[in-house]
Amino acid sequence: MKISYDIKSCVTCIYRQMLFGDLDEDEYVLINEARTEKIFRKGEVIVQEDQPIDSFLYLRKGLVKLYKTDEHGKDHLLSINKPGDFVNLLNIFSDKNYHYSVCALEETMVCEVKLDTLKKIIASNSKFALRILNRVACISDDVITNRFEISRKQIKGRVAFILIYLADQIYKNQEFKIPITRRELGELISMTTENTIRTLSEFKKDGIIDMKGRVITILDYDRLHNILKTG
Amino acid sequence: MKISYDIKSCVTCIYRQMLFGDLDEDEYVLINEARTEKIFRKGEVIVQEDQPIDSFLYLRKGLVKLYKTDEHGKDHLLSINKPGDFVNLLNIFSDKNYHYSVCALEETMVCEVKLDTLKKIIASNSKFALRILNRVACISDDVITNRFEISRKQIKGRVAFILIYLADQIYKNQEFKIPITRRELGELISMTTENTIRTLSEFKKDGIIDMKGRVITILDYDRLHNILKTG
DNA sequence: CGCGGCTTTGATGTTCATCAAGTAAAGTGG
DNA sequence: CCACTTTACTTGATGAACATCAAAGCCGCG
Repeated sequence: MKISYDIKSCVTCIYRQMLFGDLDEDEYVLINEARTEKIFRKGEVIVQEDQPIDSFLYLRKGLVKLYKTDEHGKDHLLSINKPGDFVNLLNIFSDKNYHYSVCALEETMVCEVKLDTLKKIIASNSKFALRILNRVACISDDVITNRFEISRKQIKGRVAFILIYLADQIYKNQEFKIPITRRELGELISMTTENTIRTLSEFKKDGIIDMKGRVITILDYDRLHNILKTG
Repeated sequence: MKISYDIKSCVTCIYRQMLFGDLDEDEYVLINEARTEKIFRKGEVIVQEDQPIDSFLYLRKGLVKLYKTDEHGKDHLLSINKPGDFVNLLNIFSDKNYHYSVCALEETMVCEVKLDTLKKIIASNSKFALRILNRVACISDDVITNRFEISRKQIKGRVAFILIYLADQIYKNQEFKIPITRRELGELISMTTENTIRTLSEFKKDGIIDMKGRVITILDYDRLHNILKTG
């Protein structure tokens, strides 16, 4: 992890508009003073389950996974998050400690704002409070909806789901290079590594996708979408 | 559904303390004017997936199930909720329409507050806003944690989970009468009716529980808890 | 260049859904 | 209140879906 103090980048930061658009000058100064930029390398843990929460994090660059670890040490991914997502918002208002971990899948930059400061501003600015409320609700809604979709499908449908999710939501492209291992892909759809690979191989054999290492290309989107719906 | 206008009951309502404790007199009058009490009989649908959300609901008496219906018409329960739970809080700040349904499992009384009024008060009272924020976060956190626990267990662990959940969280008693069918119990733990029953029968045969129709008694809590942990 | 992690395929066994069939309980209409 | 219908509950048998185990090739890195 590296710490950066490039304050200028704040001015053009898209999150200033998205989340902090309603703040007045004083409040914005407050946030800015309580703010630190941090850079995490691939594989570094940003947030650790059971650790105390002391700041609000927003993802500026990179990609992270949100996950829980069970008593056997096996990870279960809840979601993959990209810039614009508020990585720990899911949990910061519900408890003192994190209920999950966040880890960088590639070089990732986060802005960290002291939680006390954020709460102070929520208390003083009701428009901002409603905006935060909306973000929290949307994030948990997404997690619940995605987990629900995955849990009621079987393996082909799950793999189709995650491929379409990556293509449409994350990369906005039919071809993309996944930054995660096959094992993590399995953890994301609650399947073993082996069966995840088997299904990907089968999709490749059927001409639905192409696969070269971690580069995946969706060749027949319609067929994949059909598997998603029926499977 | 019956509509009641028993305003007096408000004065002693526990939710006045829990959620509305920070309101000043004007705000409280506002809420009260925007409020309706409704009574639903067993089986009546309180909230229907995809319908527009126009009010905030809090459960005063009874028991409800929160669920989603898939394209085959099969229901999947997300949670069971009791008085003190805010039945639709999960969703009211994330979208215009409901993403799930709520149905009464027994005679249930809800108080309904116009959503516009609630938002007005959030905008004017920051302490209240933080309280709502906390409740939203806790509810989604509970749903995510419970679904997570269930999804990574196999059937015996799931049945143990739901029995301990009912005993500890809902009824606070080792003996309780479930208001739901075996099918719904299965839908709650993502299992078929048959396998749910089979597992309950097995627990009975092993002397872990006793079962007479819908009355269930936990005889060996320790053993059940052990199955929960290992299963 | 060899070690460890990632990837892949095959064989085997377990878990669970599905199908079937029967009993018990709860509504329903005469 | 009783015959009738429907819904809930239960057990067994079968097969499908999936996890697990095993083994081998691959790739990056010290």
